[in-house]
Amino acid sequence: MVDVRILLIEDDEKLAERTAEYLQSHKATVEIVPDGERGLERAASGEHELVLLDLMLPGIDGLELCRKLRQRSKVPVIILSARGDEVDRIVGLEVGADDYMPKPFSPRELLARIRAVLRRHSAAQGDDEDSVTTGPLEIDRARRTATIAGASCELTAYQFDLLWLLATQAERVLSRNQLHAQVRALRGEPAMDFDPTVDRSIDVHLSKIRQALDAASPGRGAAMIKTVRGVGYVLSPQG
Amino acid sequence: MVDVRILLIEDDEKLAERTAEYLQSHKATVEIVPDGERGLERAASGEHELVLLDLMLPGIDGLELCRKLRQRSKVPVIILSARGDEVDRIVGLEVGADDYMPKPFSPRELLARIRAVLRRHSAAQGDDEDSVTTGPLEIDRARRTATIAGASCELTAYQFDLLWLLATQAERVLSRNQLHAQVRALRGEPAMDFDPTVDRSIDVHLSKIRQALDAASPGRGAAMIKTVRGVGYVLSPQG
DNA sequence: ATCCGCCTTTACGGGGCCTTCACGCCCCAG
DNA sequence: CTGGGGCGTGAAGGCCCCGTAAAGGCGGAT
Repeated sequence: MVDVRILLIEDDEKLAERTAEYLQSHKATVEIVPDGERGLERAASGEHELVLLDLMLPGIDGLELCRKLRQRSKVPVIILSARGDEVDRIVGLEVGADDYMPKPFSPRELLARIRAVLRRHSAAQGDDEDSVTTGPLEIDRARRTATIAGASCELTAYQFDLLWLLATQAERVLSRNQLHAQVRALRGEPAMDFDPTVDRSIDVHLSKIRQALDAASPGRGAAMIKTVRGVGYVLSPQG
Repeated sequence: MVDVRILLIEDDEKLAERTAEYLQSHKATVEIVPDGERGLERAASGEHELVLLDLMLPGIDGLELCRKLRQRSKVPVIILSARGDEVDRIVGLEVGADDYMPKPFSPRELLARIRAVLRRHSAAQGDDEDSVTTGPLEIDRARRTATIAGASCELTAYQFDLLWLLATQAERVLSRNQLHAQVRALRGEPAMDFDPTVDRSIDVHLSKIRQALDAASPGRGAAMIKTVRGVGYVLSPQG
């Protein structure tokens, strides 16, 4: 297991710390968030490859969080819960969790579950749709072609990956950080720090994409990608 | 996934209902049969594209049912079983099942497996072809000959395998990693690590193939194989 | 043992494109 | 109105991706 980015949503600080340390010693990157609100936000960011979710959280119900998360992201989730009964387990799986881990657990056991979930998930990877259509824009992942209003659009590798991410998550505002992390994840590259106030490469790429779209379909093209000032970018069909 | 007809053979009414609802919400048509006798009959009817089979059925052993079904139909089968041990899985796959899903499972994961099985199945459909024609290029797998615009083309073993893979997946961009893995699979060799930034053999072979194609049909030949910078190669009929 | 193909590796050159820098614009706060 | 931060985008530099010739290595055939 190398360079897996894990989000741990857990309010018990000591437990979280211990767990994180163990996982880090096995070459994982762990981010700890102690509350549900921000947990959901971080989990949906697309910057992690796995979410460990404690059910007993202050403020928000873990199951509800999981259901909401599932509407916004496909990231695998393992639920951690002190209530180890079967009912909880079934309910957990029903709201979209991928596995269920009763507390207390040994770190080793958790690691085994994590590996199993990641393996299953990557095995099922290939069946995501390999094309998306949003408004006049069609993107084919297998052929790596993008057409807008029927006109084909020349894109470089990085530009294509970015447009793919925006299109598969249309109507959703993505920060530069998210875009950067997701492109790296898409390519199977390890995560990297990224400071959007210094590194403007995402902006430049998006500028180029807009130019390419506009060249293929003057007027319509560039307008599809909107800038959300202070936040990031969003692809919106109706321009 | 659109309009997949699924047969669910399951006697636990509540579980069957829940599962069916989830699948229907993802655009599948689900027929539920709670007993083995009629299950086998319906499964062999050819009216479904996939069968989900619970092993613990009243009356008939699920494994036996699967074996009998396999004699009468090629419909893909996913076995559902409460006994999640490895032995059961092996036996299940041995009697002709396409995948094995231990209970309890998350509906989401089941859906992923269904998609994977369907994809494998449809991919395997067109695989028995012994020859492929894309544009001016004709490749005969049995005789191991390639002709372009009627002119025969001298290729070594590795070059032929590569061209075959590109031709059977024309218009699809394949990474060096994929090409390497698929050639090995084609020859029944075990998978191997492959770092395309270091190992340039794929590039060299493709260079040779282009030369061979161009020698056979100057102008047309080499242009058929396009390089997608930063990604891989794609064979495209119209050059 | 020697030769001969063929696959792999190495090396080098060319060029595409990712990044960075810079400048100017726009938006908003004060 | 004015200042500052966020953003668009042209230009430049350099990294690294790729094509291809050539050498090395390995097995099979004679």
